Amino acid sequence: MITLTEENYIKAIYHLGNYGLENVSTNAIAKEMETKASSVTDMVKKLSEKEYVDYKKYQGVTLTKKGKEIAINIVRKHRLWEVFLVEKLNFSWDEVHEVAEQLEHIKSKKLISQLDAFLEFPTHDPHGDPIPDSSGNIKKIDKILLSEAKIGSHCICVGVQDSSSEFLKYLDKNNIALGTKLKICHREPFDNSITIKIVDKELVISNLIANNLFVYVDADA
Amino acid sequence: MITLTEENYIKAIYHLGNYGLENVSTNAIAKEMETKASSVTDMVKKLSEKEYVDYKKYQGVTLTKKGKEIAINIVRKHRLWEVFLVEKLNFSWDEVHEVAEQLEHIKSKKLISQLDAFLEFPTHDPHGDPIPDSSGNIKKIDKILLSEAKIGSHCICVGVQDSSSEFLKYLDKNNIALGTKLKICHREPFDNSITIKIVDKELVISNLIANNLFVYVDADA
DNA sequence: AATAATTTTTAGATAAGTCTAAAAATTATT
DNA sequence: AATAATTTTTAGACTTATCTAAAAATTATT
Repeated sequence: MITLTEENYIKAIYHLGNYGLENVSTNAIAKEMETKASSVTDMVKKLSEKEYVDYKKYQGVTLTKKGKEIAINIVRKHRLWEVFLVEKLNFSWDEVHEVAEQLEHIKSKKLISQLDAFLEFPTHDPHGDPIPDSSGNIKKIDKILLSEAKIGSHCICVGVQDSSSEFLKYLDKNNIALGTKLKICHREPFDNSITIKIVDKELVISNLIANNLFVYVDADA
Repeated sequence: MITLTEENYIKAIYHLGNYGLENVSTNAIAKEMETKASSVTDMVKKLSEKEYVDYKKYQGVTLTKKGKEIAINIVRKHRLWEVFLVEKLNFSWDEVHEVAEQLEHIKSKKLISQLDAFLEFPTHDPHGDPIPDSSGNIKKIDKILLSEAKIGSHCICVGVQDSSSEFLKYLDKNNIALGTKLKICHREPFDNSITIKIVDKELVISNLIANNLFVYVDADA
C-alpha cells in the first residue's frame, strides 16, 4: 500500500522532472516539498525499494514506469476534482487547489471513473491544464506564452503557468478567463510590457503577467 | 490540528456512547477500532489533553462539547458524501461506506456547505440515517424495528440498522428499498419470522432481518 | 471479605517520517 | 590539479501511533 507521503513525493518528482522525463535532484525535491535534503534521501531510498523511482547515490532520481503511472493518476484525480469544484460546487478557479490536494488521495477506481462520466469527460481543468484519460494519455495542445506571441496575432487564452490565487484574481479583475479572445497590439521594448485588446478595450500587461498566461494562436483570425 | 486517527477515535466514541451521551470503555473502543487496549489508553490521554474527551483513569471516556461537535461534523460529512455517491455517481447503497470513510476527513467548510446545497439539503443518507445540519442539529423520526411492528399495521421502510453489504444486497434482491410500503400479515411464534405483503406479493422475513430494518408505522393507512 | 477474573494502565520497543549536525561525494573555481 | 563551495548522504535523535508483556485497579464470585 502506498502512503499519502509517498504519493506526494512521487507527484513532486513528476512535476520537477518535466512530467517524468528528467532526473530530479535531492535538493530540488526538498525545496518543492518544503523539507530537508536528508529527509528526501530517506524517502527516495524507500521509493527506490518499492520501485517507484530509479535512484543512484548522489545522482538524483527518475520515475519508473510504475511511478509515472501513479503520478499521472494523481494528476488525473486532482484535475477532475478541480473541475467538479468549479462546475458543480461554484468554487472559483483560485479556490480549488487546496481542496483538490486533499481529494486527489482518495482511493477508489469507481469513484474516479464515475466522477469523470458525471463531469462528461472533461479534457482540461479550470486552469487549462490537460486531464489524463483513464489510460493515462494526455492530450497536448500547442499553446505558447503570451509573452512569446507575435505583434498583431489573434489569440485565445487557454491556460495559466502560475495558478496562485493572486495571479488568478488579477486575471478575474481584468476580465481575462479561459476562452477569452485577445489581440496583441504592441510590445514596449523598454520593459517588455504588452498592450492587448479584449473586445474593444485596450489593456497593458506586464512582462511577468505575459510570462504566466498561455494562449493559443488563432491563425484564421 | 486534529489528525485523521484522532478523528476516527472520536467518531468511534461517538457511536459507542449512544451519540455522545454515555461513557465508553477502553475495551469497547479497542474492539471498534480493531486495536489493542493499551493503544486506546495512549490515544485517550491525548484526546483528553486536547479536551475532546473527559477521561478518568479506569473510568472510560465521555465526549466533551467540543468532541461531540467534531463527531457530528464527521457524521454530517460522511452522510452527505454517501448521498452524493448514490444520487450523482450511481453507486448502490452497499458500495458507499468505504469511500465515504475516506471522504469524511476532507477539510473544507466551503466544500461541505456547497455540497449540501448541490444535493439540495438532503435530510437522510441512503441508509435512512439522518444528516446533521450545518449547526449540528439532527432530526429524529419515530422509526421502530420491523420486528416490533404490530400485526396488521401498514409501514414504510425508512432505514437499516445493519448496513453491511450482505444485508443491503438481500434487501435489493427482495425489492425492499427505503420508501417501500409493506403490511405486517403474520408473526410465526416458533421462530419470530414475519410474513409481510409488498404491493400484492407476500414475503417471509426472518427475525434477524426484521431486527435490522427500521420502519415508520403509517397510522392513516 | 477474601480470592478470582477481568479490565485498564504502565513500561519499554518498533516503524514511519522528520530533524540537526557532521561526513562524504560531487561540482565549481582558481 | 588542487582547493573551495555546494550537494548529498549518514548517523543519531525525536514524534506519532502502534505493539507486547507485566503491573495495577476494578469488578465478580465464592
